Amino acid sequence: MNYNELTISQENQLLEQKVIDDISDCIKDESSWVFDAGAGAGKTYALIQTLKLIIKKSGAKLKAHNQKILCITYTNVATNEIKERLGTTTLVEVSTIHECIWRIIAPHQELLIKTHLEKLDQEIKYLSDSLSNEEWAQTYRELAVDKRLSFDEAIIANSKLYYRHKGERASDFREALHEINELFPTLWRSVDKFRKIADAVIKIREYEDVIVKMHNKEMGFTKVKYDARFNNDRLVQMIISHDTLLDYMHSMVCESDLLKQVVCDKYPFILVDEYQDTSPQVIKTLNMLEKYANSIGHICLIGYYGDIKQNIYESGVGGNFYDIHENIKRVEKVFNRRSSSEIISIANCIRNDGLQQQSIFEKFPPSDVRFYNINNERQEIIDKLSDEWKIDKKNKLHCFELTNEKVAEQSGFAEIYNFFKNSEWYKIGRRYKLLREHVLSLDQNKLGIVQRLLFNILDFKYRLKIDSTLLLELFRKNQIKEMNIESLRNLIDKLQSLSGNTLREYVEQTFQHYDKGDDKYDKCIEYVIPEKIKSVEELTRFILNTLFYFTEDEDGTKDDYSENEAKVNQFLDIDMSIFELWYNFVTNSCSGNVVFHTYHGTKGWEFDNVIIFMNSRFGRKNQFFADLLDVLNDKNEREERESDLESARNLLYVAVTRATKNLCVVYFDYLNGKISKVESVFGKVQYSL
DNA sequence: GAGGGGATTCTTTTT
DNA sequence: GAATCCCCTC
Repeated sequence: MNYNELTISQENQLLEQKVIDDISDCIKDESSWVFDAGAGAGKTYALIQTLKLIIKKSGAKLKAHNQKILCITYTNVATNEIKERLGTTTLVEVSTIHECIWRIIAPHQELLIKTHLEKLDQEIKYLSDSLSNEEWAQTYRELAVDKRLSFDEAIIANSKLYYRHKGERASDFREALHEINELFPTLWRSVDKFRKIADAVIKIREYEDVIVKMHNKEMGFTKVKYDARFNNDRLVQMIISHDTLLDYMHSMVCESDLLKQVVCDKYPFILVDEYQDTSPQVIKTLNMLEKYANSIGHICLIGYYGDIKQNIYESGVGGNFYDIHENIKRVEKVFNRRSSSEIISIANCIRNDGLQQQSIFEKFPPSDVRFYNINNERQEIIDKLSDEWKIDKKNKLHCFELTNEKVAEQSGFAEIYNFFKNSEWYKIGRRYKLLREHVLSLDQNKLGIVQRLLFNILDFKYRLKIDSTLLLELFRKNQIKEMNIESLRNLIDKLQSLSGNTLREYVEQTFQHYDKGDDKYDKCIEYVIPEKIKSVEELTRFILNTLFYFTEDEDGTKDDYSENEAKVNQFLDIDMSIFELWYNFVTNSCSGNVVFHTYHGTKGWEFDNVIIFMNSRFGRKNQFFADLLDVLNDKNEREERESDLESARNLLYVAVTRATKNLCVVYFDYLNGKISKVESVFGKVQYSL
């Protein structure tokens, strides 16, 4: 969309300015504020304006007192965008919430240690309460006291063995721990319950040990660390993760007036971007800071920017914000700078909190909005709309799907996604949750081990093809330092000549030239493919060992091995063009006219042409969207709070409001009694293409 | 045929 | 980690 050609009336320009003036008044009155605006209102623009306003008014004073404006965001992407749009200034500190919190609390190790000890105590209490009350621990409680103690010692002594086999299926697990199994037969009636009991017993002991070590100030137990890479605490190793970081901050700020003062003194202004996504803990902490600052006569102004209806993550505070912050000044913006008025009015119907948007523009280009209730193939629908909406390279069509699996399938590399999905590694425990990130992450550092290796191979292959590729993207510095033009040309010719219709062929060819006396070539290959892999066979074994972890010499698994080997072989024989599709996806460079996203993944974006493919079912909820359509334009905001209806509503709101010009919703399931509801929002439902 | 337990199967996203 | 399917046992 080219918005430069659209006109805004004088009246609307003035009204839009008034929003900034309202914020300015809040600052003048020293009162915190919340800026609520629907999708496409220009929220980030208002945030930047506010920052500039504060700099203009209080910049000199801030500088003199060595103070800063703190601007916290939810994602790294948002941080970068704000930094870019704001330009360079030393007065504003932009960072993600977690990064910023850790920077503030990390120096206060003494308090952190105290908080960590409290956490360990809490966990121990919780676990022993579970052992004495939960139904799953019944068999444990039935043991005689001495028997119980000897079980504790036995399972703790064998904890390594236990953890190694914990994820296996019941029969293998029983076999692996048969010694304990035979000693305490009653506990083993249910393997599931046994695992819960054993977990609790082992953890309690581990936590008790850590507490002792912390009191003795043993090496490695004097500092709490935060690790942003994993989403789970490792309390025993003194490592906390994202959620616990927020908890620790909250209790530390509660406890220490000194800490409150440090923060208030440093940051008299705190702006929060996308506040609806931040955890209630953060809002509570900020509220506490503000109250404290007021009590000692300091200024601490907090500006929240967001939209409660775009809260699509469970952990976000969403509509509960106003329960925590009861009397905050509210600044609303009713204008929409993104979509056609047809789309805006649909979005207004889906919202149930009273906020109604209107377009800021005088006239918007023609817009097409439809709702289909059909069962045709996606491709048919895409073909028809591509034709009618004149889709081409410059006017792309964006299709929204509910699941990543569907996105992978529609993007053409289902075979690759499914190979990983069906590998043993991702079937254990909660690992399947990692699948999305490991296969589809646009951040290559987050890809899985095998995926990363394949990515490197493909990346090298495709970069070689492009003339604008920098040498340093292909080689390490010292590889090319002593090369002349001729040897470099020869090397590149040799590398470029490698080809193959499948990954297997390509890797085979690569190793045909390997270890044949061309040192430069060898170094190059070793850079892309780790040293231990020197043939397709070794690559196969590497994939097998990583994703299926069976070894050849293990008895009884031979059958599994050859079966899995067949899977890997099949995988390596997938056509290269399919790998190319995957590569394009993870490098965000899809070459087609049609691009697929998950609903969630589109947050923050806007597209001219959107098709939303919708089913009733989402996750385990068979009626997820069907139930929403039943009450689509009812306005019972309070009643829906924290229900599936609210999640479905917010998700649909986010999806619909991505579209600027053309929007088509395709619902594949029965509409039954919902037709009139749907039509009151989307217009006439069409039952054929 | 009821009940219990084991096996299998799920959604999204960020830090 | 929870819902649901599936199989076994009484």
